[in-house]
Amino acid sequence: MVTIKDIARSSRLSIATVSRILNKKGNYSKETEKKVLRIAKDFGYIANLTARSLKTGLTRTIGIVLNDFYLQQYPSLISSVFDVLRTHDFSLEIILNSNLNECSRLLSEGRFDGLLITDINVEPGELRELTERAGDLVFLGGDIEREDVNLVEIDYFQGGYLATKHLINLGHTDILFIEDDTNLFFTQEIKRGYLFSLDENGIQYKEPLIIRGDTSSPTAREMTGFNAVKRNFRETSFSAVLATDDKIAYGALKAVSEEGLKVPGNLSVIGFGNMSPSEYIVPRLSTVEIPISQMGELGAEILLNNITRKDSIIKRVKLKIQMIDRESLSSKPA
Amino acid sequence: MVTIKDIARSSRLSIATVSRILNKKGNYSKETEKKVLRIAKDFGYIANLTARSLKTGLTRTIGIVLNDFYLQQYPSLISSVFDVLRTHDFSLEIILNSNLNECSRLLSEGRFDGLLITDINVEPGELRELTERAGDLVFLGGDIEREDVNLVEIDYFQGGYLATKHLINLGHTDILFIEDDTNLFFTQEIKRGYLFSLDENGIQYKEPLIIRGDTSSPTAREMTGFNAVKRNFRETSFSAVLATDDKIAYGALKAVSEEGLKVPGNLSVIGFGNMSPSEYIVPRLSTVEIPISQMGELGAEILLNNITRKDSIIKRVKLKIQMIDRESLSSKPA
DNA sequence: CTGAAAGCGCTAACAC
DNA sequence: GTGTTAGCGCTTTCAG
Repeated sequence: MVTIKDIARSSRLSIATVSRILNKKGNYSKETEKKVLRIAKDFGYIANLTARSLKTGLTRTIGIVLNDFYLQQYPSLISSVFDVLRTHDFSLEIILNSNLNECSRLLSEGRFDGLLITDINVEPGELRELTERAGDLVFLGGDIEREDVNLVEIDYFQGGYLATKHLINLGHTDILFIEDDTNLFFTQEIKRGYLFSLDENGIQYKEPLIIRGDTSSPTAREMTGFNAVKRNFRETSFSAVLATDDKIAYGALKAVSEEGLKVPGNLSVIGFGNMSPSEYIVPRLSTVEIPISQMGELGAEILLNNITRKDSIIKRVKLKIQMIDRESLSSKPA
Repeated sequence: MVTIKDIARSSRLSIATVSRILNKKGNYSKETEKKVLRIAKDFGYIANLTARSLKTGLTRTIGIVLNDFYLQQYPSLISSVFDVLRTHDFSLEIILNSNLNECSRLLSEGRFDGLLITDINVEPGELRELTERAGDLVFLGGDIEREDVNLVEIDYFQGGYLATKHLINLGHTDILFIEDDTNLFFTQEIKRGYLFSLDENGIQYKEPLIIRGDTSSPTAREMTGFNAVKRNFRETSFSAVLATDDKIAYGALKAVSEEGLKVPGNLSVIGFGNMSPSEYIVPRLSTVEIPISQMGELGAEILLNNITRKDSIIKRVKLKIQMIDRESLSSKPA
């Protein structure tokens, strides 16, 4: 390993001067600069970041905390964050399936200048400990009650609202709502949007049209969608389905096809999440797209801002959601 | 920030003793240990990893180098690596779309004890520089000619062979082979397996049955599969399709359906990669599964071994591949 | 069993 | 313009 000392010795200068030159801090002559730069290059000198970090107290790396589900479902979160970091010469560490305690420890260990936190359920009060630690925090997409925290949210309510409204505009009034784990924040929000839109259009919501199911795994989700449609299609009448998760919608599609009916002819189906299969199944699924990349970018930018400018204004952003209308939607059959 | 000094002062001991106790290095009395541990706990002391790294020369973090495509397609690579690292108290940094030069610099910066490298095309000779740097290396899945490098490969040849053999066993002799970018190592290997299996069964391979196409993007891939089947189905006769990528197979499936024919009744289709849509499309696609998680685990284990034991034996592993037979395969129609 | 001291590689305040 | 020096927080050798 070649250190700053080696360069200093070889160029017959002090390490201070060498450091100044290498970091372009000024106070050196053109010639010494040239000499040092040449020698550094010849020696293949590369600064040791650990040492620099110890001295400066900054690591120029941030961590992203997320769970397995998120990683599998939305790997683009990683790339979007990474791209922003790269332009600022920051690095990205991955922390999977962690909890607040561990986040707190990680921050104290001093290897991160900040943390991007996704999808951790935060008990009120728990946040206290974290925010006290050195290091900045930005929460992504979660359900954070506290106001004094940076947060990039997604407007799931609006997503549910939009999807329902679209269905209503197509003439549908009986819309089966198949929901994910009801404890989940986004499920509740989507439902709120669904109900709001119904209400706005003077449509009375009907309890039997709201279906819950086992959504503990992707397969379970598919089954939920499948069963929901299969069981209810004959008895309850509905002409459209809104699922809180694309995988649920896949199951619904299967059920329709097994019944010998057509999507979108007999039934319109809209999902949520725009997962990768949705583009490839037949019919290509209309769905609500969650702006994951945008969330990643914004989160990273806010975090970087806080770190570098020590800008301590709390920022909250709520990201709008868009519908992707592909092939699974049509007007209500006569 | 509470440092070892604070603990030393408060317990009226030297930092040396405190350090020894905190790291369980022995040479202290039971009482002092208790006292120090209590104070450390009271103070919420957490060791600064940057300082430790500077001293020990070890960071206990490794980097994984991969490109966007890989990340999107196989996020489980990340989780499998992460899981292994976690049990050894190592951290994981993500490096996206990098090249060998950058890897070399990263290693020199001293923030990694080692690198897991996926999918970088290595020119002969380039490797030299890298291996000379401090830090261990394990290559994942790539096409590395050099022998003196740790490598966890995937036996794509066997995958192509297996898939073809399975088709032949089902009675197919005319198997359309739709291939990805022919410069890609795995494409070549799969093709080799295809040809080998054909030959082994005394089947003469036919040039018109090998189709290339634009595979620069997922959409292009789908189109390739679509066009390949659409254009050739009437003129060239074949009863099965082997695609080097699931997305190509999706396109093929669509073409068949547009022709009013059935998979697997009229045509059997097998893909490669077991991408996430394959489970959800209709029919559920039979495909060849790449053991990504296993590759990640093994790679991480080898790397960790090299780092901690300074075990310098070069390890090469070639991972077997498995077929997943779902719904897109049947015997050759009479 | 404990402590003093060196030093990892770097930055930065200060003196010259 | 340049050098001396202190010190970031820790581990480890060595002396006692």
